Amino acid sequence: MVGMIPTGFKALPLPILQLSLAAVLRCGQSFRWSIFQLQESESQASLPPQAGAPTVQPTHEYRLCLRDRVVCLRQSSDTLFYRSVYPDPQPTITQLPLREAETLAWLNDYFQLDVNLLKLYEQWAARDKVFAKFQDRFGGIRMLRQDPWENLISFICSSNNNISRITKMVQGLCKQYSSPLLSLPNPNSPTEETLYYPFPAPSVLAQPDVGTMLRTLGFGYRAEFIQRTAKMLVDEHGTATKLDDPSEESERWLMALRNKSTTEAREELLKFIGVRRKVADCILLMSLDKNEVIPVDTHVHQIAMKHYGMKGASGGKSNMTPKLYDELSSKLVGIWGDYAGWAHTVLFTADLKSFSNYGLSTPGTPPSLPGTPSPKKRSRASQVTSQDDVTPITPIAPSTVKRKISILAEEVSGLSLPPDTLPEAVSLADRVKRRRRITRTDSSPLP
DNA sequence: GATTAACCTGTA
DNA sequence: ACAGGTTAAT
Repeated sequence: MVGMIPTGFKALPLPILQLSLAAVLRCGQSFRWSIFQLQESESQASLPPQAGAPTVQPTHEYRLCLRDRVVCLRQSSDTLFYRSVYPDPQPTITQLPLREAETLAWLNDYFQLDVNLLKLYEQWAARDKVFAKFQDRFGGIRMLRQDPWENLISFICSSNNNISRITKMVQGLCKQYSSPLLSLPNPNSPTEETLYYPFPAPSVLAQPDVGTMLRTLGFGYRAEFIQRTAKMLVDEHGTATKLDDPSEESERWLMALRNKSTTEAREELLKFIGVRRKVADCILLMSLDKNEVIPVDTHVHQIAMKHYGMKGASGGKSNMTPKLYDELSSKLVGIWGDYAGWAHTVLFTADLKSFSNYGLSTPGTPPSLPGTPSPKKRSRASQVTSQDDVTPITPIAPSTVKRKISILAEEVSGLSLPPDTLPEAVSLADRVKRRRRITRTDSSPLP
């Protein structure tokens, strides 16, 4: 667990308007990223020298524990810095290039870098004046492509809950039910170390005593939902693993819902305990490639009433009936189109209280932590100043990533990446399919 | 089928 | 009271 070789960061050119880690990793899509604030000196030191114009240097490091490695990220205004750390035994010098290529492929898949976010913002702004008004202050907000199993459990936790608490619950669950993959010094004080836990497999959470244990961990009534859903999943779809792939059969079954229609996939998700329309739609959007799906919650309802003049109960709260849910959802899809779910997340994030001090005038500056006191609501329109000198919009170059992947792959064996080497990374087939879809979307103008 | 109370726990 | 709802009972 100790003594992994510290690997330096690699640089990937990426405009912050294509991806803002500070926004995306904290807006309630994923709840498992560790976030470290960097000290001034540190943020400059460990990074490759920047040629040319001065750029805003990283202020934070973000870390996520995958099944077989920890991915560490930092970001400047035009570059994503990444490195992966492996558990012992360390990869040999000969297998390292493949591992690094896998990490890059994972980044490309997880952040959906083949999707040109600037194009999408353009299209949404053209269709919708409300979006046009918000867009400048909330750039770089995109949909992650998460693991469906983790996503399912995380969003069962989300009912009647807030981001801060969901985060604690999910991390507590990983600590309780996974063995630490490795330990890593904190970016600031290398004397302190943090253990990194992967997300536990379905068969682990399906054990009968899990409900009770999660109760003691503060999950409340969601504790039994999780255990029962895990049990249903493994009973119905199996726990078998493959020789070179530690993922369980039921996880792969969930993953395969990506290939089904929105309606079919939703139908399957609704069978689980603790999953109704809203949670199902979150999973469809965030891990099953259903980009048009809009999860309608009370918050979205507020936004819809405030900015789009949609009906709601007089004054205060109203119950979200299935009928009202469908009305709101289809109305918003009508406004935003194919990638409506992505647009919804931009507005949702823009409206999050903890992001009220987030803006593009300071690209690297993250919002205050969830739960951290933040400025009371103020006139949004009044805050749209002081962001004139934002970096000129540079089109994303997906080819950069693809080229790097293939170069790295060739270094290894002269062949393309084996499909299932890294279960959490995209398989080769998946990547090819994805590329096609994006290409079609990008090239087809909106009606 | 549509409505409604109860649900765990933390924070405003 | 409310938090990015859901279950179980009318």
